[in-house]
Amino acid sequence: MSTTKPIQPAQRSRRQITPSDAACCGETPIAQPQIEEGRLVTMVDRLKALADPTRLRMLELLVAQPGELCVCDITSQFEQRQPTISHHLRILRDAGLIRGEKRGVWSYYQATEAGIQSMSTLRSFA
Amino acid sequence: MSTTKPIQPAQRSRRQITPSDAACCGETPIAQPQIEEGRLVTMVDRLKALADPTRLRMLELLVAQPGELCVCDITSQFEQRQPTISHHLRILRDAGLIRGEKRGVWSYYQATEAGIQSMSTLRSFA
DNA sequence: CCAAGACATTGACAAGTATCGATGTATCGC
DNA sequence: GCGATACATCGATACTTGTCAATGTCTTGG
Repeated sequence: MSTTKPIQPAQRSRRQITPSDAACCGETPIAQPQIEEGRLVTMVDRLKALADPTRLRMLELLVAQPGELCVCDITSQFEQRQPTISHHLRILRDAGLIRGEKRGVWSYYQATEAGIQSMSTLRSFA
Repeated sequence: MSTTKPIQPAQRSRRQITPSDAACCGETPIAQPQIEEGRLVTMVDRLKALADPTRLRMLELLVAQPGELCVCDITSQFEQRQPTISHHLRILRDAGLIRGEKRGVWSYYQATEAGIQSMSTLRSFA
């Protein structure tokens, strides 16, 4: 998925610019973005994972724990049903923000380093 | 929109826990999340605004400029049509990440302080 | 005043996603 | 082995969102 045109050369405006006008439509050089496509996609994936109130709370909850939390304890903190919680946990895990492990009957989740860092970064967001 | 249950009191497990088992299902106290609901919603809105490759590029582009950029120059950097670009600009503006002003025939956009800060914050995201 | 250009808004549509009930799978106590 | 429990997966559904063509609004040059 490419978000930007391959390259945008001169492409001068086909319209005459009045001197009094501010520069526009190809009249000024445009500083190009720098983030590589792959890295940007990763950022978007991580942002998508966090751009949901339930998941953001979920990550905050896990970051707040000294240790891990099992799914039933996580589920008890939200209003959604268990399959929905499981779904959200999967998305957070796929984004690398949390880590999960099954031991016996229970599954335990905890925030990863990336998850902790993201959460702390996000506190200056709003 | 409330993401968490009002309060989650004891709600002990109805199942007997084997001593050898790790604590689970209400056996351990759960550290509660701290971010207020309103602030969390704002964070989610801002995250949603950035959780799209086109918009993330768009913000990066505007942050990279020394000054402002008119819509036709912005449009020329992307593959989407003008109404789509306009749509994305609106979302970024509503999130407080960019600011726009119409002067004469053209509209000029630039990143806000919040936009610049968000972008710099996000560089450590992936 | 009129035609053209820049941009925003609207309406429609396809694709993505949050949610749930139902079901599957593995583990454990008896 | 059997039933119960914890959790994941599946299938369906309602809602959200990215995109475009068509249209509207405002400004400007002639």
